[in-house]
Amino acid sequence: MCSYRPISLPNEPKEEGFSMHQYRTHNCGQLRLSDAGSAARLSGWVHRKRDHGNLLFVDLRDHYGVTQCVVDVSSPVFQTLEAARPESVIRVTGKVVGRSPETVNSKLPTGEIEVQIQEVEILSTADVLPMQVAGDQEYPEDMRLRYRYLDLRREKVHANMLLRSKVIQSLRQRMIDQGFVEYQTPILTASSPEGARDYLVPSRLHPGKFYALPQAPQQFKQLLMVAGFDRYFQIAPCFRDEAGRADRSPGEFYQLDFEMSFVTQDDVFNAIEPVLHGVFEEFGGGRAVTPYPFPRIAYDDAMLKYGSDKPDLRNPLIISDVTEAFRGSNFGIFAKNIDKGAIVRAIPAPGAGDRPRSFFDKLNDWARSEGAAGLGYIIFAEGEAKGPIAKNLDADRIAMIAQATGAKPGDAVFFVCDRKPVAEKFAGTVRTRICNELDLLEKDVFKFCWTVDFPMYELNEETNQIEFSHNPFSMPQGGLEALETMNPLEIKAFQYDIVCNGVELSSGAIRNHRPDIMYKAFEIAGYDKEHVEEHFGGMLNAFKFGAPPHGGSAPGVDRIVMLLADEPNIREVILFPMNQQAQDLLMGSPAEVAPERLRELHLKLHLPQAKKTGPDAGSAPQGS
RNA sequence: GGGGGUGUAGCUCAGUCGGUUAGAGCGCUGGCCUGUCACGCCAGAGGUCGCGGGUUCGAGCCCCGUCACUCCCGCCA
Repeated sequence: MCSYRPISLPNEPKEEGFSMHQYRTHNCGQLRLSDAGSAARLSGWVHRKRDHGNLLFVDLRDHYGVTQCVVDVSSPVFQTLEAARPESVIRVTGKVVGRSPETVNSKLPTGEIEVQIQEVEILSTADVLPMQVAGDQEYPEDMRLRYRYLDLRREKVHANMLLRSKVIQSLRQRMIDQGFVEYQTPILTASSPEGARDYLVPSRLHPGKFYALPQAPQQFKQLLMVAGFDRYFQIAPCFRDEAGRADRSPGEFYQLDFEMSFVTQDDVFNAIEPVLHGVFEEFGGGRAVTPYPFPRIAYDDAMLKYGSDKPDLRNPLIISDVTEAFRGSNFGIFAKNIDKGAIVRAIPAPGAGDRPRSFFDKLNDWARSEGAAGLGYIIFAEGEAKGPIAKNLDADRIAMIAQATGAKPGDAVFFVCDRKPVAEKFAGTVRTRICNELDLLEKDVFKFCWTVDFPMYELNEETNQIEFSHNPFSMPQGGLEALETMNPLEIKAFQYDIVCNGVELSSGAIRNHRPDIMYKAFEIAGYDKEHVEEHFGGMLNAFKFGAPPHGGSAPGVDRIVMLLADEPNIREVILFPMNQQAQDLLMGSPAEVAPERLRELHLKLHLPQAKKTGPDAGSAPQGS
């Protein structure tokens, strides 16, 4: 196989008697003025060429940077280089020379030198490109995904992936420093009946049975606590067959999954706050990060003041309830709805009093397009209140509104009137819109908070059934006694979300580790003992042999990187993301499989009527 | 599953009130050019105006349908 004697290749150039590495002596971001005079060999992609006819500049690029290489017409390799297309991979060998002062390029770290090319080898030719790597032209996303390997060569995306790697490394180190230990949990596992749709994997050995990909390692990490491992973490892949969003990758994503034993909610917060704060300080590029302990906002408060369970604290506007100011008033529409159970929420618009009528009309039209009945408003001026609503309200009522919202002369206040769940949510949408309109969003800052005290249950308005509002494995506040004595809709859970700039980074809980409480909790949601045992038997049984109280959380890694990279779309921080239809246009997945594969899996297809597809839909690019 | 937006050269886009031969920049091909670094200059090739139907004397433009992508709602314990 291999010779025991080093082979000396005849055409390998020597530097002071030593043979050079076959591909490179330096990378493309490495050479400095201090290297001038020495020989160098670089390999990389032809980033740009500037062809002066008798003088040719080649910017050679690799992962580390760009180096200008130069050759003139007297060189035997001139023709070869002139013919090399951008993105061809070449190896150049030559002499490093310092540039004259007027030709130094201060934009490049290597800009004080250039390599005078003596030899060239074309390592790989490039066809004409479907998209350019050099420059910053924008390309449609389907093309970027189809030619992801080209897209990933581009500076911004390339840097994002590097950032992601560093963030993950830092998260890992910070977790280890906090005393957590990393473990791997299964990828082929059981379907979980609650929550998102699972990805299923048919079993060959067990006809008619399926594995599921984990939506999260939830049950495994709890079993690890039962097994006595005390502090677990994992950069865990999670799989959910749900629709994508700009901030939600369809199919798969990663969580910093962790779980701890013998802890209260505060212990969990104290463990993870330094990790997140540290990572955001480290990679935030100087943007201010909320110091820990992060603010804790009760769910009910969050819905009232921010109209969301993931409040963006960069937005200074605070919603308030002004139902009483309108109850029984002459503003009939609101008064009548209030009598029917509606509430009124007020969203302040500081300084908007001098906006033209069109400003308010535009927002009203927008509200209607969002499905609301409209968007009422009052303009506060010195000593009076203006607008169509104000004239139907007496001074006391207007004073109440001013008091509740803190409105001063020159401000406006908008009103949303509807049933509570609709009104509070829409008030949150209005809060965001007004903030944008008035340009009030605080910039260059990461604002963290915890949303705590989530309700344990909620009422499904369609079925009128009580359902778990979040994780059925959360411990109810007040334990068994609360379940037995309280109105289920009043019970809070030890369930919490961590939020940064209005982005939900993670959801977590102190878990319910007591079988008796679990049976009761499920009973309230309409599931009998048998159902619980059938679906959660593995974990439930484990709790019957000595389970520590435990809890944890699982911040989304992709979203953390997205915030740090300041990218509006999660696909900008994932190497090979699927598109919104959960297709991988590069690898061509999902794909049909051969009939024999289906046969051995005991599967028969029952397909819906085929849709007509475009001429090149789903086809992979031509390999070359 | 539902709603909005977009779709014109390989790419980014312009295209007037519906009117003759659909334009620009980048890229590509050829020519010129020895200090550029988004090199420059000249010339050229390149179009199923997403697709199908309709209105009209006439459609890139108006109407209906459809497909693709994207954003949002639903969904995401």
